[in-house]
Amino acid sequence: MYLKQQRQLAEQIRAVLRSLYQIEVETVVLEQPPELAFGEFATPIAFELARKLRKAPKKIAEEIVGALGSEASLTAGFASFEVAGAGYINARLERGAFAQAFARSGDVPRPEQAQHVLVEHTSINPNKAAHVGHLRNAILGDTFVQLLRGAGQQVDVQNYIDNTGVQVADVVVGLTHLEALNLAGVEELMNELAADGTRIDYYCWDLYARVSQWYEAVPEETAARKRLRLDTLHALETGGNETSQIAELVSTAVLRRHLETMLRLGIEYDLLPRESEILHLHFWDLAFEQLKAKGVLYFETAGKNKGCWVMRRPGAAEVAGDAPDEDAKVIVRSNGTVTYVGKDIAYHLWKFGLLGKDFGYLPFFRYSDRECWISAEKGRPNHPQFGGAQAIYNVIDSRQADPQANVIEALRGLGYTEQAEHYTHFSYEMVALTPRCALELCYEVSEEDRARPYIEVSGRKGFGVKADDLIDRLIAATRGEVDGRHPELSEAEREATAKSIAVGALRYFMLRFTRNSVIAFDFKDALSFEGETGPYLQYAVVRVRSIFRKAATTPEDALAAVAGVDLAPYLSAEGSEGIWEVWLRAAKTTLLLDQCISTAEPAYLAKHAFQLAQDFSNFYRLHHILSEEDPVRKKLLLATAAVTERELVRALAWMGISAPEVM
RNA sequence: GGCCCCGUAGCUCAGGUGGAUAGAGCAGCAGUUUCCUAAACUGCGUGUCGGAAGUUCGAAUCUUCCCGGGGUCACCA
Repeated sequence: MYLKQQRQLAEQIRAVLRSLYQIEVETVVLEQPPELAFGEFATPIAFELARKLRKAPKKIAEEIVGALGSEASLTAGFASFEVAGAGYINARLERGAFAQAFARSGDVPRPEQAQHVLVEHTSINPNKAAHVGHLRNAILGDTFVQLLRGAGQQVDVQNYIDNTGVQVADVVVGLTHLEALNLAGVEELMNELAADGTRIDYYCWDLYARVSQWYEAVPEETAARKRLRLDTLHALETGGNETSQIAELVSTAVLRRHLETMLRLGIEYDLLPRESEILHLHFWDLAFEQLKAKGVLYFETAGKNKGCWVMRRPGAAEVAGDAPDEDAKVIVRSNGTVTYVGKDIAYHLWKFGLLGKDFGYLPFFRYSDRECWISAEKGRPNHPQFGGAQAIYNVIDSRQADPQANVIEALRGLGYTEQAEHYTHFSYEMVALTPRCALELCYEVSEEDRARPYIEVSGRKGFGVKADDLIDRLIAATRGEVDGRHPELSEAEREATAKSIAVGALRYFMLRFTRNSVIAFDFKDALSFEGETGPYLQYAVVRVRSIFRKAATTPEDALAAVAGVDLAPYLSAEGSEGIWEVWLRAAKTTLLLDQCISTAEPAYLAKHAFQLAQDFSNFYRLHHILSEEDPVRKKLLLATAAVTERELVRALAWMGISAPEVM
């Protein structure tokens, strides 16, 4: 609603500038004035035009305001325009009409042109348990998916599985050499683990750390052990051998644990494309043909990359003469094998439907109302259509910015400009541990690390906070609170409430930071349920619902009840700023949805929802609804609670946060 | 060394394309419950916006340089 008015006003001002000065402006900057008393919109456009028109800003502002006021058609929805300060133009909304329209419409964004969008997130190496860093990825990704869907886009969610990479190879080396197991032995081990309740992903967490140390534990053995790792990796890539069967067994079991972990947070996927299929279905061969044909790749005949197929890096300078480009990115090694970036280029051609080949698909994991599919060499004939997207978002941390840029550059080089433009590396900074947190977890922390602001999580070192451990701790903490506050509830209700609050706390925690700020993880902050946290937002909804329970009505009815009622006097009355603030904030939700998508920044929504909850708390304190005597005013107060509920629940749903009935 | 990110209150962070008096939360102190849930609310503070120049009517925001912290630049993935 706010967005609609804003666009309308911008258009009106543009029209005025056209007729008044015969000038065309690109964008009319519209912001909210620092105080509500100045109105709902303000523009500094007169300052910008001052030089061009050789007039004082104030004079220009007066002329624009005069022109706006002269025609009724220009002022639809607005009560007044005025000049303020040295030349600001402030606009006041017709509050009653605005509230009426917002109560009625619900301001649901219409899908202008529904695009087929593909979002890839989570993508954890299936060789160890998920940790806090992965949680940030999955929560950012899932929230962005909900935002896109909220805006009416058709979204496929993919979780890429690197099941044939070095990390899985490391765990296989651990099983086959540190534990001296063959395939039968690994199967037996997995049965034992299952029997005594040890999670395979937790077991691998420790094993992976052990192997990583083992490689370099004996200097004279290091070379041989590293060769063992490489041989294992090759066996995985080739497939069809006992080593690859062990890898398949373990990585699939770990993958299932990951899906279960994410499901605890309400995160689901449509497809799990695996590297093994990219290799075995020879996606690369087709990509290689295209890349060679278009000259994106060329065979290097000299220098350090002699014998490789290489590609120029984005933004790299032209190399003089026929000297080799030493800075080029190797895509095919001199031994004929393909690098990660090469495989990624092929995979991304598939994402955009440009490869000329598809995966096979099998159902893999059942959600309550749908299936998650996995790639397979030979799939089922009946499967949903995957790939062929118009736009893609890759939720991958900022450390992979370079390889991502290489893939985009390759698409560009192939002439797929449109696709390159709609390829977004949804980048975010890592989650690290504060030294205090590391000490709390009994990790050894060097003197040097102790002085740092944060320490990077490392799966290789087994250094980090496991996702499920964190979720368990959150639930234990919320459960304690719920038990104390609501002894009258059943065991099942208390557990469900505790889970809802725990998930709300975790998801909000991961969303409140903007993408490019490093999260220095600390249990104290993550386990907090007060202040700017998920539970604060949930609590606001709980309060609203409590009001409606006691009033024996519903938000829908409360909104319908203000139809045709003249709300204007109540919204503009002395002391009613708190009421109008709630309406205005609530009406901005769609604007925020827009901004979050165009900037790929979910944190804006988190902040907005928090502010709406704050505005409501303020309103709640100042205006007692149930005891209101004026029947018209009571309708307005109830409707105010209702718009809060509607918009807050909508925003929370996008963030994957549910609102319990009581808490 | 090249490139990317960060530096704002004691701590953790917001401050869309430059705009009116730089804001939240936490921590601290003092209060609020015969009243719709106190996971709430009220009050009390501090800022060389890392530093310096520049652009501009106007800079936390843009440009350049410098300082500090982190990341990244493999025939690893």
